[in-house]
Amino acid sequence: MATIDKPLLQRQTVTAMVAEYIAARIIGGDYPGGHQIRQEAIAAELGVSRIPVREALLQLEADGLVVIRTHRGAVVSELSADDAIDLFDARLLLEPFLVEKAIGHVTDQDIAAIEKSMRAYEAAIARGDDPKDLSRLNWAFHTALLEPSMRPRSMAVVQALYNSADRYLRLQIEPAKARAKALQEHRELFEAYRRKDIAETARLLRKHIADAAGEIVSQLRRSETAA
Amino acid sequence: MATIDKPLLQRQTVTAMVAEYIAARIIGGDYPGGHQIRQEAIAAELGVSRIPVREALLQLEADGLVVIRTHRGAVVSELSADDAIDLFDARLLLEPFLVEKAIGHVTDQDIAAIEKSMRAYEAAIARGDDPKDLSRLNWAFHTALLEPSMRPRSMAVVQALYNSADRYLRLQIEPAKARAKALQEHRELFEAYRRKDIAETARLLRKHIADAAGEIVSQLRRSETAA
DNA sequence: TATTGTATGATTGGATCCAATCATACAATA
DNA sequence: TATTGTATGATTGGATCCAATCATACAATA
Repeated sequence: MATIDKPLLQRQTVTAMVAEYIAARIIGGDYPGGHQIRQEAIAAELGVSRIPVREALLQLEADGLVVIRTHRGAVVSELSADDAIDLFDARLLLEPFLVEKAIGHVTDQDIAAIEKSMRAYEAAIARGDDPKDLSRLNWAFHTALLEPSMRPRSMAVVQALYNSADRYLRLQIEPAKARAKALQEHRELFEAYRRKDIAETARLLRKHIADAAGEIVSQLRRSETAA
Repeated sequence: MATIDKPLLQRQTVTAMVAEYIAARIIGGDYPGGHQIRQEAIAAELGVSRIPVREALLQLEADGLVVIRTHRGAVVSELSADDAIDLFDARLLLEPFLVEKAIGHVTDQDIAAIEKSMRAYEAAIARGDDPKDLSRLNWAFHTALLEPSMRPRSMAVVQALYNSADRYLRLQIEPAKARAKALQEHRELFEAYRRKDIAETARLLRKHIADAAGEIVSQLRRSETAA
């Protein structure tokens, strides 16, 4: 498979588990923008010391989920229309580029993995799985599309962007409708990808991201002017 | 000024100082790719405990300067032609885009700041300042060009890329020649930028990055096939 | 001789504790 | 009454210490 080998079993440190926990709370909206994250509160909640909490917060800062100020602690980063544009424009540059490179290197095994990933998302929507699982499968599909590009550095950037993008997607008023549209677009993307139609795949991916961004930004603009 | 306000005085934590120290050692080539960074060794060297060293290493991992494996510590990430392509292609996507957005928002004050930044680089080259300072001024110019885009998220990505790009630039066989070329290109970039010629500035910036990337990649390819 | 098991020191991950900083309320002063 | 100074609890940053894991050398076994 033309993808990056990842370790088959990787031990989870307490730091990694805490990072996942806090990230899930932020992405899920339990901790909204501006929310102060107290190290001691998280530590007590999870039954660990403050050290892994602090180390987790440093990682989340790198992902743009929190902002840390010296001696003042971590605050969940604020969402805004401007930030969404910043974020989705970066995705609009990187993802179509990576998908073009990916198609150049893709193997049949990769394509099988992508199809499997697409079907898993489809099945999860049909079952009405919870938003967290649906998000995970959505990003897994995007990752599977881009992974054969063999660009681990750019992939790491894109992965970080997904975490923040997820926060915006979860804000959508009509998530079911958005997901149905996304799934249909995933099917079209996969068809073009399977044919190795580079230009068409890139075009569809650009539209896929731009449409979602457009929805989110206009919704945010409405709420921002209302406020 | 249409740029992001940064705090006038920000306290340095020990963690931040350690991160700067290790980053400088990696970028300067003292710690080459594959070098094991021992927490205790750095701690002893700087007269601090291992806690800030570990936290610094986490930040450097996010920047792609080190790779951390659970219970095995941090290793300086390896440089390669493939990685250089990955890195410089990402810059080639993001920077020209950001410079276009920047010109759209730029103020006279910004332009004055950019000119000052360009002249500082020029003067440092004329004085024969050490590579570390020359690098800092080079990136400061690039940052000044892009900053008026008001895209803090994309800017953070680009800043992280600069750290790794610097490792490659320091490898160049003829740094003086490369810097003279870069300076000349900076002048042309600045002229187009000042005229607010968006297309020409983007074109020049693309060429500026692509030329440097081309040099570095072909040099790496030569040494990789030689080995 | 090649492979597997075991012991030991080195190293990392995490808990606990102390010092420094921050936020807040309240007192003092003009 | 508005501003400045001071005291106190809350919180973070960092040092020290302990437990878990890893790497290595060496012994045991087929």
